[in-house]
Amino acid sequence: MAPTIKEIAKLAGVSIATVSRALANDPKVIASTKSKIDEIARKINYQPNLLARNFVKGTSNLIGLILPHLYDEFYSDIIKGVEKYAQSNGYYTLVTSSSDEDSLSDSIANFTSGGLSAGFIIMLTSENDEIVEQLRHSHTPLVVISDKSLSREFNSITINNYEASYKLCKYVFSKKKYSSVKYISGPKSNIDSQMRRDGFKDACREFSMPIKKKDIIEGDFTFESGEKICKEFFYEEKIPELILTGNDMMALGCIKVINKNKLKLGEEIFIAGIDGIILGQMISPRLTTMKIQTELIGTNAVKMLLEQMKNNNHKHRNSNVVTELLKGNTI
Amino acid sequence: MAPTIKEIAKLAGVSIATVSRALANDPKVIASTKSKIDEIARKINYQPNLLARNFVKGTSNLIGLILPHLYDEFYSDIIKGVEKYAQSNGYYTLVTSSSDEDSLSDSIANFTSGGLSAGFIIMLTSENDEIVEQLRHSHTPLVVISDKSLSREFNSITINNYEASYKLCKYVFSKKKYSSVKYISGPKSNIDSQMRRDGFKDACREFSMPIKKKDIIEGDFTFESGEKICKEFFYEEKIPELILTGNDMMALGCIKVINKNKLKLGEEIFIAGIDGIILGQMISPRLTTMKIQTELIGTNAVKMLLEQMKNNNHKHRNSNVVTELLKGNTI
DNA sequence: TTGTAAGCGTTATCAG
DNA sequence: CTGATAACGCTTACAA
Repeated sequence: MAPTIKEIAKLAGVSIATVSRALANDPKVIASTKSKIDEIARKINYQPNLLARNFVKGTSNLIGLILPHLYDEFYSDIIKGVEKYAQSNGYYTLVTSSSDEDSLSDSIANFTSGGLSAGFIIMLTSENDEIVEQLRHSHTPLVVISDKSLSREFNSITINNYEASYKLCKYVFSKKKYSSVKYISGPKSNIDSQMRRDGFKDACREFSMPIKKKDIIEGDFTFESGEKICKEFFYEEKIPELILTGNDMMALGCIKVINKNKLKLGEEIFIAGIDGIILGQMISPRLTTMKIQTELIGTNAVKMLLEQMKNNNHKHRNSNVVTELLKGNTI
Repeated sequence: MAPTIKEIAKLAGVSIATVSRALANDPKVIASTKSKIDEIARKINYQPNLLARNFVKGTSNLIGLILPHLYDEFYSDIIKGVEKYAQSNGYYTLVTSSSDEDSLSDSIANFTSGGLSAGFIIMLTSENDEIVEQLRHSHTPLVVISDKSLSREFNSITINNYEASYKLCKYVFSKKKYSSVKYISGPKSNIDSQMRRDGFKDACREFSMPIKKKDIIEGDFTFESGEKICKEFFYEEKIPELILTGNDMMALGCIKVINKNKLKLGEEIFIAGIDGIILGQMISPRLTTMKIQTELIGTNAVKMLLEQMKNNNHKHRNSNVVTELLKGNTI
């Protein structure tokens, strides 16, 4: 059996209360007793039972992180940001991805009423009223990473996808006049994807760029979907002069096809993505894109969460993640 | 306050023991009482307090995952594998990265004697006797991902880096005779790095490939270090005909330099990596490399861990992760 | 089939 | 400054 404070108490000839206090650095404990207790604890290799401690304190040293997927550099950067900052504040990170709505709901339940986590961060990428309702009833501190629409109800980190996309498109369109444009969007149900597409559309309007319905094709954010859709451009129709995509991964898929077809990127054909993943910056020519400071999202989320846990104040803060134009050579 | 079994008991007019049993699907509870209890639980939105449950059971529903870093696709794939499999078995994943030895040791202490995790997976990439000693004293089920050397003491997942590197080199050397070779290794202190380098050396010997000390340059596994070291090849000396690297990332760094210098990859200059990260397969020409099934490492580790937790048997198993040659066009 | 009650390891309150 | 003890919510013998 692992040693407990009871044993220390016996060995030190004091009560468990004193041991508990000594180990918690309670100044009321006299130095001589404290050092005796510390010494014994060290000798028998005492390790506090965190389950007991968490239980009695009614909270834990864990921060939950609920993500839609674990695929992609994007998400792992968030994990990285969260873990780093959480650890430096004495918390562990509980990662989970919600494959379906039931497991999402379960995770939330376990993290909140279940008491598993002291607070949690949840990223939402699709409209889901039931989940939002569930979050409303949560008495556990939480931070939502999502679209703007939830920022008044919860502490939140928002990524202004609309603006990022709009700005990028403006930059692209101002560089030259393109004879034809195709847009490969992310999944229709994904809010981020919708916002990015809307940013594109509005920029088109502003630059009097005529866009037809069939010029916007739905992908699923993966490399493969970009590749597949781009192949069809080369098979069926006139090859577009400009391709814009809902994320970098799909842009990279396109680039593979373009390279195979020996078209010169940035000269004969142009492309831009959005996200700013390193991959896009490692290839040559570098991908023109809008960088989203993903790791910062994680860090900021924890920062906000910890603050909420400390102050327990009920006004909702919102932090907007900065995006930055990366001028590559594909435009 | 969150509802407890006490409240359910009061509402149902039974004892808390009965409630506890009913909710745990104890067959001894008669159907009528069970359904009444279930009904009430649902109505008042009862959620078991996991902290209490874990505490009383003396174990938790968490699986710890201790990684050396969270950088790199490599690690995030492991997280993905672990999380997926753990979740489907009712466990949550507690990720942590050990920036320094103290925090590593703390995490282990918390996961084991602290009781935080029901079991844990730890990846070790550098020799560290104190940590190994600490692991020996652990009474918590654990799986080590590491070099072969620990496989007799612990349940372990080993990546046969030596063999992977050796096989790759054999393939490379058998394709053609190269006039000059450079090897960019990972950090000297990293065991995986050492094994890969040794595999390379032995393959050289077998193919009577003369290698001098200065032909092996130490990098740090990053894209940047590959880039930097490769640049020096172009500045100072005769450009090598073949470059082999300790991982894909560094190979990609080299490729950037090679492309800049307009040398034709796979024709004028040859390169191969090791890891099999997607990046290497997205570029053109595709990188010749040895794929390590990273996600599988995570999955297998959990599988092994859960088995150990169930059977509580003390013989140590070892699972070797399969590697696969990816014939790209850079060789 | 159900109830009573002990107990898990810790913290925190109240007395001394 | 220290000790005795209740309390946290749940599980699980043991009794009924």
